[in-house]
Amino acid sequence: MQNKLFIYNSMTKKKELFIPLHAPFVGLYLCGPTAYSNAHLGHARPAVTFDLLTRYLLHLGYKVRSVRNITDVGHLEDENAGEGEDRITKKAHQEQLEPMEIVEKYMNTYHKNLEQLNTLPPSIEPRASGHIIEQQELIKEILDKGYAYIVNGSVYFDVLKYNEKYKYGKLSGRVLEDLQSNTRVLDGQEEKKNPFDFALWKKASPEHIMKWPSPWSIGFPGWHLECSTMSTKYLGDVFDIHGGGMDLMFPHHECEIAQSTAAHGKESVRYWMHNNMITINGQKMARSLGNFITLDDLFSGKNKLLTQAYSPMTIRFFILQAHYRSTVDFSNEALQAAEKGLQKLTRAIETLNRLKPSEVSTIDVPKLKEKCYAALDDDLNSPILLSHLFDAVKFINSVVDGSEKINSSSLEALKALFNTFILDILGLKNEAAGTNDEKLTGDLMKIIIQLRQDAKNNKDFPTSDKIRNELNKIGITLKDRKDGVDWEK
RNA sequence: GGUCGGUUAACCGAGUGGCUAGGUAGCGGUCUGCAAAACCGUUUACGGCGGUUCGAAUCCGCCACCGACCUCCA
Repeated sequence: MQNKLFIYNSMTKKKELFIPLHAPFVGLYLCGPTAYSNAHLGHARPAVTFDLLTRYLLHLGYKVRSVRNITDVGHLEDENAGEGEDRITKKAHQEQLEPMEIVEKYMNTYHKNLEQLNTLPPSIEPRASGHIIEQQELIKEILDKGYAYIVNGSVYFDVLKYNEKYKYGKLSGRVLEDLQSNTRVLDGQEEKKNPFDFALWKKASPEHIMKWPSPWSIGFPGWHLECSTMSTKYLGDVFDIHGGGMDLMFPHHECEIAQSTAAHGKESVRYWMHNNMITINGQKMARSLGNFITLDDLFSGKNKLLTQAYSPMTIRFFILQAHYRSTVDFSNEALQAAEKGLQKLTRAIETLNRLKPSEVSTIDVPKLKEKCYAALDDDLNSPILLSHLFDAVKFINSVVDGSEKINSSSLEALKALFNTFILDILGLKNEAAGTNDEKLTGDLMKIIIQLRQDAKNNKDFPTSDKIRNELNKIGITLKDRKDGVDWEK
């Protein structure tokens, strides 16, 4: 398998040639959501980013096993040990539901939204609550190796001890001494040897709902443990790619590294990939900041921040228009521009399928193809890929206008290229296509268009205009092209 | 305060030591009975100040502003 895919490794801060450990297999682990409220635009970013990665790897011929967790154990609201009510439990109280009902409810909408965004489902989607035993096994291993200690039924990771042999903070560029002086002092930390130590197992207070028996206490696993456990369980002690949002680098991924390294004596992840944030008014969109727009709202337009609804593919295109390591700022203007741009692209696909070949060709499809691959190989540069595709759009439209020509072999090659890059890899599907009524509508439209043509031929413009205007009223636009009349809803 | 990143035209957003990114919007034109679409042409750029260089928006330094992380977060 010849591959020139370079990906930016957050660990080394360099673009590196991607070489899987056991080609043609690729192991990919992604940090999924905590299921306690509706998915928002921010969640769409990693979903689309790593869907692009998965699709491209599949296209290159790799067999990808992707694992994305669902956090359903509930993390503490804060470190205030006494009254720690986790987010899922809190929501469960608010909505008067069982914690697992909350998880189920929001997991379902998450899945629905991601399907709308045309992302491929992960190969395995493990839940933290289903891996309590494995998490406890990992804690035991870490305890055996001497990198954790037990206090009052809770188990904490000994960061200082770990740092003696391995380096803590590698990924996020943090130095332990700085952490020592800068870690915020919180209540309920007196159990820990050091404030930067983190919990592997937490003893539950009596009112805590989500808890499990363990050798140390009735309690629940620590925040970072599930990813260490489930990634290595399904992908092996060492696996290829770990992805997630940049905001997870510290402490989540840092702690994951510490846990896995402490237990296995080596690092588990070969390539770390982090997507940047979606901002709104220049600030990160986050549940905790309350400045988020849910995906359901975006798709329906029902949100005071929105001037209109945006289709899932518009959102997908919007995300793909920026490189995944840049922040992307939300605005209605930007989304409207994305909508128009996507429309231009989809129209060109339809035009392409209608194109009549000539003897000569003024396009170099192999060269275009090469450029498209080069863009993706350069750390998944989707905006550059799109710019190349838009060059092709311009060419396609010019063929219709007669200023460019394409022969049949180039035409087939171009169709294949569009199919590969737009549908298969970028995952931009035609949202209008596919319903059963489509054909009937198409046939009816042909008749109507012919009637209008007859009127025009008779110079009966009032009638032809009437047809066009009435169609306009029900949302159908007619477009008189050189090669015939086209219409769209 | 510490660590890291950003500042590109009306908006979004790439890239780069010398070569028009792209999308959206605007303007002018072609086509059309008219319109829409399409096509062609075109207007606003690289935060500020220095330095390196034949040449810098791109490399270096300083400054300003913005953001992320340091607490759960995609």
